[in-house]
Amino acid sequence: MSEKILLIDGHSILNRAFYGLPDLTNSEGKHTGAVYGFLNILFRTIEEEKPQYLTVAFDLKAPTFRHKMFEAYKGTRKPMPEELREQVPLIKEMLTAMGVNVVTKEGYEADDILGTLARKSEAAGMDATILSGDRDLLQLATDKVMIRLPKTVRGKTTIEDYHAQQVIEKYQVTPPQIIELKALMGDSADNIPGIPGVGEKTATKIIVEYGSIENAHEHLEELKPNRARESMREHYDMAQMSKALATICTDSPIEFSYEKAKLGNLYTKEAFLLCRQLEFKNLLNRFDSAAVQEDTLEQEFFTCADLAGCEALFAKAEAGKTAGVSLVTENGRVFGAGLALNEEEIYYIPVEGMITEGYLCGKLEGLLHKVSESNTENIMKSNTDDVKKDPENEISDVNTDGTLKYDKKCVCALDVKALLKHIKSDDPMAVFDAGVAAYLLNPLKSSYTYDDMAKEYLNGRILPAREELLGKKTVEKAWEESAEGLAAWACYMAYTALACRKPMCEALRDTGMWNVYTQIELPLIFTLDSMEKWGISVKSEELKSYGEKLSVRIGELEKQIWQQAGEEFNINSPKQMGVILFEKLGLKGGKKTKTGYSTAADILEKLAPEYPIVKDILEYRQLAKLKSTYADGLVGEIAEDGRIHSTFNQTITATGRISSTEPNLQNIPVRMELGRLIRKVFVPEEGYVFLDADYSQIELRVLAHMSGDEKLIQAYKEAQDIHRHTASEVFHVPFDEVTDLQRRNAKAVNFGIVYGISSFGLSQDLSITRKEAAEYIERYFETYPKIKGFLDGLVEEGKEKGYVTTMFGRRRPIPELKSGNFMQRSFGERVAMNSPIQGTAADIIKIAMNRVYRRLKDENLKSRLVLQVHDELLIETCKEEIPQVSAILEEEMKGAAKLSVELEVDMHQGNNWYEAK
DNA sequence: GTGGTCACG
DNA sequence: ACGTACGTGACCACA
Repeated sequence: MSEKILLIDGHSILNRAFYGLPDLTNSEGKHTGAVYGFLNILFRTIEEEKPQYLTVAFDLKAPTFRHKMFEAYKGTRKPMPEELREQVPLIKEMLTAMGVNVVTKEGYEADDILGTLARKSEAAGMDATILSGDRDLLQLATDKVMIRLPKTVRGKTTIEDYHAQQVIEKYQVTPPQIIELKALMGDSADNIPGIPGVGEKTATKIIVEYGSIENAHEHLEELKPNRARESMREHYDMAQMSKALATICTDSPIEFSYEKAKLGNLYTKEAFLLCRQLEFKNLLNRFDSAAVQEDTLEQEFFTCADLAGCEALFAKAEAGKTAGVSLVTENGRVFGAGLALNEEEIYYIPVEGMITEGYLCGKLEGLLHKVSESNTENIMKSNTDDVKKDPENEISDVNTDGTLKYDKKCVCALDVKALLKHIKSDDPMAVFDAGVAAYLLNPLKSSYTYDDMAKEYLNGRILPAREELLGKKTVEKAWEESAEGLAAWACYMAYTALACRKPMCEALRDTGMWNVYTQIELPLIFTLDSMEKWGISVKSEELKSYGEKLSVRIGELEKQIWQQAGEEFNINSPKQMGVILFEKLGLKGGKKTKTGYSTAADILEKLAPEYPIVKDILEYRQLAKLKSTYADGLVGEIAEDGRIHSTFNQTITATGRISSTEPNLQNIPVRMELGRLIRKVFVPEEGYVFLDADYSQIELRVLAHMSGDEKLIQAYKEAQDIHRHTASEVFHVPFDEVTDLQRRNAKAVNFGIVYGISSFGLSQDLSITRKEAAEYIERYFETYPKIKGFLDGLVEEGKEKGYVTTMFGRRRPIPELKSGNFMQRSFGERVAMNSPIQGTAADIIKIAMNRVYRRLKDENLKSRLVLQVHDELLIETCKEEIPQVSAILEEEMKGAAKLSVELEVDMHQGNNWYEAK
């Protein structure tokens, strides 16, 4: 068996991968789809071909040798989209990391390099395989040189293989004659002109007959059809030039050694790291874990499993400097803890023997208290007067020389709130939260893991990720089967939290987010922890009977729908429903989604008046949602204490809002009466009532303030109905004569502005034409003249800096603004307009929460904050404290920020959430 | 695991 | 010409 070399046309395959696959990005927004596709094709081909040598050729940007000869015929190619362009260096980096021979040559195209290497290898007695997406390469095919062309058909990649024989079968001409074909028919993609009036059919006929353009020209008078003959007569020079253009150079002066091209182990450590960075999770499995040598900490981990040792350890931690801690938990059970006394001495303390869960958590709580007591200064009390965007302002936690006071003693953890879950106290304590810090520094990531943090903030340091230490095991399984891995995991987490403090704090300062971190997010951890711990009481029996009532009606509707459809089908399946409605029953309203027909409510609502079945479906949907998500869903989340303890996540949203999970208590129905009734099962405990306070139009007020638009500010100062006011101005009617429709439309425009207005979006929302929507928007901008400049400024700022900021300095990166794709870039522009507004409103309510929480605590009240729903706070209020708590809510919410328009708060009281809203 | 749908601000 | 409102999370069906 002779040896084989695999030659790859780099740009061409990258291109193919880019267009063949959906646009993939990692959690940081980096485009990676083409690189991913490239690697898959590469691995697959290597497995199939089993070559001994491998080389990838790339074009350089400079004009190529062949095309240089004919300056006039270059430069009409479409520019490469930005999403693809940025992946070119990435694939080269990846190939280099895998030890793959990458060849480029000034003045030559990848084709020429491949052609040259193919001939050279053939001459040396080898087989060669060329992988490319470009059919031009077919001219290189011989018995020994095979061309492989990947094709994407309906999402699946198939590869067509061509030896000389297959070229002849498919094109009726020999591989070298492919050049002759091109000379006649041209190739617009390659800027080869060919000769006019000759396409594939005619060209093939001529070349089959005469073999070459020269020979055909010699027999010019015999040529058929007439059109081709005359074209050839007139444009023969063009054919010759095209032939030269189409000919791939097979003797380029390139430096090449088989030594370098030898195919070695692709699964190197460097490649592994890169794959991990790009989040190619499927590819990671290919790497032999033994081959991936991790950068282990120089220091050792110690395990401390006896009581005396543990006591000594905590004593040392309390007496010493800032410590890092981690807690290994699962489903509420604690398995052990990591404790980093400093960056060298790191301990793992398993829960076993004398060390019980209660004991260990107690020691951790003690440590937190001791550290906090020794440093009351560092307990982050929400002093919001200091929360300013301008870094020139006096800042409480930065010394006058600009250095940070972060070195005050505290306890560091990756997720402080998770730690607090296992600690009784909900008093604010001196902590550093690496997860929250990492979130502020880049809120676009989907998760914040210690290995990523180490890589980003500890000079590229590589630590083994959880999966490498524990595999896919649950903590409980790892506890039984790989205690060592669990110990290492705990230690790495404690270490990373500790080690990241300095670099992260400096980064927060350098990005102007130190105040957001210390004055908003840090105190918020304790506020949220308290809310989670209190939870909210739910009447489970009433919830169940509500669900049963729904079931009855759902059953009726189901029967009715099936009857009208003439068959039984799964109403919950959009796919089946689409077929029933639009094919079987022939409703109009064709395709919408890539998988079939859209049956979304806004489509169905348009059909409802005409078809009774659609009305029933809409009602069914509504009820099914209420039952599955709310009735049944919430029942399953009620804890033993009869309360629901949702988790408020602080590191999820791109804008700075918090989110709520398991269950989500931020989307409990309110708009429709039937759903709104669910709120009756949320009740305060005996002797308490609910006070519900929500900001009135906080986002529009923020917009008024940030834009500085006097007209909008004035409107608010006069305490006008803002939507009516807008309608009056936009539609040029007296304030008192604004119709309901006009007000509704103006309200939609106000929303649109906050979302990053587009005439299309507005027209969809209002069911009006785009033109009308555009007019509304234009008149809106005339009404409030500074708004447009403000929004345009945000987009400009975003494009220039790559991010936008809130009033308090919170950042949102917007990589989409640099996209070459119109849709993505437009999205980026809307985000640039929306994020500072939504984010500032989020900052304000977070500040308000902290202030309310602190007041309730400071004034020793029994009332407690239990929920936040973006612009709304729910307080379970002790009946005796109602006047005091109302005053606190009003004061602290209004006083959370000083804007040029008042922050207005609406407040209601009730014996359940329904009444209080 | 992904897409469609729908609940909220 | 492109094909959209901004930000979330839960449930279901279906590959």
